[in-house]
This record gives sequence, C-alpha cells and structure tokens, in this order.
Amino acid sequence: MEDDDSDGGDGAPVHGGDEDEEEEEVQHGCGGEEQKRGVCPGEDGEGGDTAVAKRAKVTTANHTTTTTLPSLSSASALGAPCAALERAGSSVTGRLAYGRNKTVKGVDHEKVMATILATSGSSAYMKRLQERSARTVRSIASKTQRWEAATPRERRRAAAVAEEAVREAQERLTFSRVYVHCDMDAFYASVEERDNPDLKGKPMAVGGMKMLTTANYEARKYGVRSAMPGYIGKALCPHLILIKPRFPVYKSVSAIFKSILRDYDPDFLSGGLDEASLDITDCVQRRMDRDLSLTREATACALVEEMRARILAATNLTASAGIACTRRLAKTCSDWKKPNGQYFLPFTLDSVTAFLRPLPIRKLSGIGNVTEELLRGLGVETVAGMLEQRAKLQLLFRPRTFQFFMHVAHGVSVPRTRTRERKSISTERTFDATSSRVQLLSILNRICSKLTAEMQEKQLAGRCLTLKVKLATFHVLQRSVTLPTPIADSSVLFAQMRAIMARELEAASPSPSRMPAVRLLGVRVSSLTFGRNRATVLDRFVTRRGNGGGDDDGSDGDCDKQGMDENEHSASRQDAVDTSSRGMTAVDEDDGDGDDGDDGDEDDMMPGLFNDEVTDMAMMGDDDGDVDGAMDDGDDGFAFSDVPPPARPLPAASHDEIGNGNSIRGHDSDNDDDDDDEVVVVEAQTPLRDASCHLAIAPTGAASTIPKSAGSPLCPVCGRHLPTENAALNTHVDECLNRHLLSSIATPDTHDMHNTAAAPTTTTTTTVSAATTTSVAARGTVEATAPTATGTPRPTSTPAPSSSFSSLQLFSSSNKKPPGQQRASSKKKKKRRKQTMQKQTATSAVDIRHALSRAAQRWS
DNA sequence: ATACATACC
DNA sequence: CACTGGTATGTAT
Repeated sequence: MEDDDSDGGDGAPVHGGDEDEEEEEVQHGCGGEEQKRGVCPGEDGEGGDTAVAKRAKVTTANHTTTTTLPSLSSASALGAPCAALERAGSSVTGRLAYGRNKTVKGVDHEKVMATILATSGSSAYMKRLQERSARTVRSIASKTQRWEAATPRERRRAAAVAEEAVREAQERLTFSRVYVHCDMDAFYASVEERDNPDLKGKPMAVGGMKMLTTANYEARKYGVRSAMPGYIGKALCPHLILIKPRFPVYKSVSAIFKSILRDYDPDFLSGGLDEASLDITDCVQRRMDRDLSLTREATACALVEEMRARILAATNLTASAGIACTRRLAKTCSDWKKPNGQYFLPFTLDSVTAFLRPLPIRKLSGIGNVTEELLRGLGVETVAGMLEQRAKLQLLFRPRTFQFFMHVAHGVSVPRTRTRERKSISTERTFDATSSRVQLLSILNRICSKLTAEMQEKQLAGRCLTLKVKLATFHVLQRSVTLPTPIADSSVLFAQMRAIMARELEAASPSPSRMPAVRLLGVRVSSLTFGRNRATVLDRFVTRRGNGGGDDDGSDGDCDKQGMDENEHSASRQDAVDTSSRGMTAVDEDDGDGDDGDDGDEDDMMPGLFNDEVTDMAMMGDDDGDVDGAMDDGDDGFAFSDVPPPARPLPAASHDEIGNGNSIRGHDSDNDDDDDDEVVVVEAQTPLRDASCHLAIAPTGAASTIPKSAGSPLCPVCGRHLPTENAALNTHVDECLNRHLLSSIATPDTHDMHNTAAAPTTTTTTTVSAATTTSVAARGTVEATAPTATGTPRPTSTPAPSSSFSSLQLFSSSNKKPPGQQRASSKKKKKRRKQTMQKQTATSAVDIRHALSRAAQRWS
C-alpha cells in the first residue's frame, strides 16, 4: 500500500542548459496512506514549470519528516562524482523499474532507495538513468511552456478535440464480453518454495547476483523486487537467499496452468509463463444456458474460482485473477487482490469509472516509468487527473498518444482483428565490457549463429538486419540494413553485422586509437518471410546441401535439439485476438502539435499478450553458481552456420540452448499490496563454447565480373542476379560477400594493437593470422582447415606473418587462458563456472572465407 | 527506411 | 564485483 509518491518523483537535475535548477518543487505528495486507491490528485499542472527543475529532495510523501535522505549522502560518500546524482537523487531511483510502487506493506521506501543509491548510485547504469531522466525533465519543461503559451483559442480547440476522443473511448467500452486475466502469484519464487519448503517464510529471490527475476513476499518486505540486481537485493536484505532459476520446471508448470485455461478459452492470450488473458464469454454463456437462474456475474465469478482451484490442485500454486468487461480492465483487476485472490469489476459504467478514477496512472498497462514521470511533471498522476487535463494532454501530445491516454483512462482496449504474426526475431547478449575487436567479432558471430539457428527452426528469413550495441556507458546504438532479399544464413548475417559494427565502433570511438567498450551486442532480423518458400538464394549457396536432400540443418542439431518445446510455431494461432497494447513514446522533446485529431482506428493494445505462447525464454547463465548441466558442453559450436564438408561431420552443433533458459517474465504490477512478479531476467551467458572464429582475410582480388543473368536468383548481398555459371558464381561470391568482411577486417588493426599493447605483461599474446592467405578462389585449399571434430575449428592457427590488415592480434588477458588451453578445457565438459562469453571468445577469429569457400565449392 | 525510445514480461 | 533478453510499436527524421 502505500503509494508511491514517495519518491519524489521527478526531479532531475537539470543542468545543462536549460534552466536551472533550483527551486524546489516538490511535487507534492500525497498523503501517505492510502491503500490502493489512494490517490492524490495532484495537479498543478500548469503551474509552474517552466523551468521545471525540480530537485530533489524527496519528500516523503508522508508527512512529517522530511527525512533528508541519508542515503544520498552515503552515495556521495562512495566517492563517485555524483553530485548530480545526489541532486537527482530520488528522481533517478524513480526510474528504476523496481524503484517505485510495489512495496509490500511495511517497507520503508526511503530506506530502500537510500540503500540502492549507496550500493550502485555511482554506477554507469545510474548515470545513464540520470541522463534519461534529465531528458524527460526537459520534455516536461518544453511541454509546460507550450501549454502556457497556448492561446485561448488553441485551448478551446484542444478541449473540443479531447471531448470527441472521450466520446469515442466511451463508445468503445462495452459490456458484452467477459474477460479474465489470470496470473500466477510470484511464479518462479512460488515454484521454488513449493519444491523446497525450507524456503518458506524466508526471504528468497530467484536469480543471481546480477539480476533477480522474482522475489517471494518475505523478500519484498525488504524492498527486494523483480528486475533488481541481486547484489542490491543482498544489500537490502543480507539474508536473502538466491535460487537459481529452473526454467524447464517453470515451463512445465506453466504448461499445466495453461492447459487448464484452455478449457475456459482455447484462444486465450499469453502474457508469459505465468499470466494469460481469456475471453470467457462463451464459457459463461454455456453455463448460464444450463442453469437459467444464474446471473452472468455470479457465473463468471464461480467460473474463475473454479479455475483457480483447479490450478491450485494441479500445481499446488496460487493464482490471482481479475474479471471485467475488457482485457485491459481485467488485467488491472488481477492484481487488485493479489496474492491468491480475485476481483470482479461490475459491468456498469459507474463501476468502471469509480474503479479507474483514483488509480495512479502507472498501474495502467502501457504507462511505464517514463510516461509516469512525464505526466507527473505535467500534473497528472491519476486517471482522474488524466481526464481532467485532457485538453492539455491533447494539445501537448501526438494524436495517437493522446488517444491511447483516453483509451486507458476509460479501460478500453481495442480488439485486434488480425492475428498477430511475428514481426522480428532477435538475440542479444550482455558480457563483460570489452573493446577488443576480436572478442566482439567472436561474440557477434555466436549471436548470428544462434539467431540463424532459431530462424531455421522456425522457418524464417528476413531482409532487414539490425545490429544493437550497448556501450559500457549504457548508451545504445542501433544500425540496420535492408537487403533486397530475405536471408537466413549465418554467414551473410554475420558479414553484414560485422561490417556495420566495425563502422559504428569507429564512429563511436572516443579517440582514434581506442574503440569504445561494449557491454552488449544484439542482432535482429525483421521484414520476415515465413515458410520454406522463402527466398533461398544464399541458402543454396552457403547453407548445406543436405545430405540427402533437403536442407536440414541437420548437421547440427543433430541429435538433439533439446527438448522442451519445440514445436514452436505450432503455436496456435488463433484468431481473433483482441488485445491491445501499445507502447508509446511520449517523451519527445518538443513536439506538440496537437491538432488533429485522430486517426481512426487504432488499436491500442496491451503489451505483452500474445496468441499463445511460444514465448520462449532467453537464457540464463549463471553466475556463480553453476548451472547445472547447462553449460557444459555444449557446444554450440558454431562455426559458420554451415555445414561442414561432407566428409566430416561436424559436430557443431547444437546451438546452445543449453543453458538457456529463458527469459522470463514477470509481471509487475505493482500495486498495492503486492505486486508481484517477475520480470525477466536473465543472467545470461551463453553456453557457447568456444568461439571459433576464424579470421578472414582475403585478398580480394577478384574480378568483378558479375554477369547478370536475368532469371537467376538474386544475390542477397548486392541484390543483383547471380551468375548461373559456376565459375562466375564463385567469382561473385568471392567478391560480393567478401567485400563486406574486408571493410571491417581490413581496417587497420591499430585498435587491436592498442589493446594488445595495453594488456599487462601477464597477458599472453598470440598472433593468429589468418591462416591462409590464399584467396578465396583457391577454395579447395580451404578444406584443410576444416573444423575439428569437436567443432572447434582450427587449432591450427599458424602463426603467420601478420600482414598489415589480415592478422589480428589475439590475446588473452591474464585471467584468460591461452588459446590452446582454452580449447582443451572446453572439451571437458564440465562446467566451467564463470566462464564468460568473453573469455570463451577470446581465442579465435573468424574466417568467413572458409565458409564461403565451402559453400561455393558445393556449387561447383 | 532508419534510429531511438518506451513498454511489458 | 556493476542492472537481462525478446518482441512490438510509436515518434522522428
């Protein structure tokens, strides 16, 4: 209970330019207590603001005492340059996903924030958070000014447009269907407690020191919450017990949970492993037809009681539910009686209105931390406030955003007509920040392999390829390219991503000689093509020729594919889904506009609900502990996605999956009393084993003759028609594909050199040069370097004379093993704890040439 | 079409 | 000791 406000929300230091700072403004706090509904209307909106600088001091919402945050001082004590943070103090913490709301009863919110700041207040993460907060503050300032500068006529117009939007939203609110949102309570944590009763009553969280997915109720009393780093959880609660996630178990429990839901609505929408939205209209009607004395309300409630009882009986776990006339309202209601309870919102306009008006806007699906802060800065904290200030919001936000506000304020969700199809697929990984080109390339290669493996499983190919890079500073870069033809092959994907990465890192280099440190790399493929009939140009060329026939990928997988789910797409498809969701981005700096009104149909949907599940999770690695079998061997070899030469079967295999686990979810919701749930976490690490990367070098030479034959397939790289004649095709491959690699690899290695040089003497430096410098044209020779049986390619790194551009200096830092050792150890299947991707990777380089030659060879 | 942001789990 | 991963969508240029 309690509500939030607590933190004072916003304030952010503003520095920079704008305005200034100073003045306090506390955003008012509402009083503290309140239970769930407590809301304080804060308004003020217009008032002040211009400068909007708020400052921080938090005011506790609760009266009395203004505790000056001890914590802030402690944060500064850490010595970090956090003057700004101190000023921003609470506002920054308000941006944390776990920063607000959700406190379980007696949590001392301030103390929690103080501990968080003391623990990580000076981290790069918090600094980045602060930057973003400053941006929001600027947006608030500009919007406020805009509103103040608005003429009476503009305001009248905005008010009129807003009225129309309200009318539209009200019309959409109907009471003809009955929805239920069902959610398992503290899912992962509950499963662990169920399976290990000793944990009951003790503060516990599922996850690792890096990230927590869920915390049980006991832990929440200390402020421990999902999506919080484990080390902060430990700081908040020293006795906190951390349990490693067991995704397979959660998945199986989830399957049971869902099988029960299916009896009430075979087309329910999933929101992760532990929650779902169902339309029980038909089910309710059937029961009423059976017994004409029943009312719809009573029937629905009884149905849900039964559903929850069945879930409990089958899983020995509790679930909470919300019943209402729209999915959106049902969802909000589901966490109303949180642990093990259900809430029925009467099907009348008055009931809905009474329920919504006092709600803090953050409880509405689609309004996250940023929008909450933004609106709070504009004087809107509750649904009632949102409605009261609709003219202002209409004037200040984009039509679409405004319409979304009106929809959520009325509990409306617009049904989606068409079934949703996947729009993209991606893989990303966080690792110890590094600026080593070799390491980054290796990681990138693995990511591309993993992604393409999944694409193959799901029969997907795509034209738009996007690289995501998160710097050590937590700034995120994203760059993409759209090819003329869909691709599904790892080598092409890698070639493209690599070229982009090289370009961007240089652009982001602080200094010419130093690459920026990167903490995450991700690759996404969109503009998807489904099914087997996707364009397969390169597949043909680079991807296997199956052993017999089809494609297969057999090579790898071979064996296993893990168990779990698979089927994937089988998923279900369903139809009419309705969902709604939408995310919005309301923070823009200026913008304003306001005119116009609307577009017609929109859909607003609640984020996170999908047709069926398939949500597969991400993986989790471990951190310290170990993972069980997970990491071990695996192998994932990777090599280029393709298949090894026929002669030797390459084990390459399985992609990881191993350790993977998956992502998770959680929900959050905060609220009042409890909140629950998890967010997703993952500590990931991929079990990827060694990196086998080969270095590419390639003297290009190639003549660029690219005869174009008209009806032939298009080259996925350049888009031109591929030659039909083998020799010409090979030439094309050499040239076209390699040029991308060359652009990234051929760049002076000064960066790497630099790294190497910087390495301590303890460092082992190995120079691996591309082994062969033969041109691709000499493809036959390449086979010699085929991967070894273990899937680890070429240990054969022949020290070669490093040519100016072709060789990369590989090094391992002191704690890393030299390549040779690394390889060896990788063979041991036993888990190597703490093995990070980075470490694994440190060893080799990528040789695209190798893959290409094999591929091309196939064509000959 | 590309880049950035926000959201949800 | 240092803040995840996957998908979707809105806004802007």
